[in-house]
Amino acid sequence: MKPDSAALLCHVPIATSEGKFVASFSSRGLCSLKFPSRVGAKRTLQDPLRLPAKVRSWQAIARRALQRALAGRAPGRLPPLDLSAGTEFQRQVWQALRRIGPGKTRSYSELARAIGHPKAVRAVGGACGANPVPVLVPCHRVLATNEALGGFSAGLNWKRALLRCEGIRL
DNA sequence: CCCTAGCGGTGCT
DNA sequence: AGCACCGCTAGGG
Repeated sequence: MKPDSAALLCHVPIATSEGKFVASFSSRGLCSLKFPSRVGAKRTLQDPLRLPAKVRSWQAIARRALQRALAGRAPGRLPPLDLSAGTEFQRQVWQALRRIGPGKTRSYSELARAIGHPKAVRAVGGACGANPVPVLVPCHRVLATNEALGGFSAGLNWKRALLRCEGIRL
């Protein structure tokens, strides 16, 4: 069963060495993280002082976690994640993703087996692609069985970069 | 190498 | 209900 959705609070920028990510928060926590968009240039003009205190705190935690993750280290403490927008199956996959440590990888089929749907291999790929919080929920650590890169919704360049900064070579 | 069939979840109509 | 996608895979030229 899918929990009912929580109200969206706001979108806030998160500055990193790789550019400005955009985090979205619901009343329950971080519900989406977007990679820097070149064409975006879009103004997230949000007066930080008008953000709910809770969100400011989550933003700060998320920023530290993201910076560490992008440096190839363990992210440390995370803000609460609101993954309630996903289906039951997707949430199982995302949960399994979180158990892959930095510098480690799994194949789509290993993940499928891990969640008890051994044949739902392509569907696992679909769920990875639907991951609303990339990097912190490390969908980039999933590769094809033949050690091929597989896909990445934000572009394979990002996937390569993320793996590389964790010391994974291909 | 390339091709193909089979696979299961999701989102459209 | 049907159908067409897919971040896939194993098996066979």
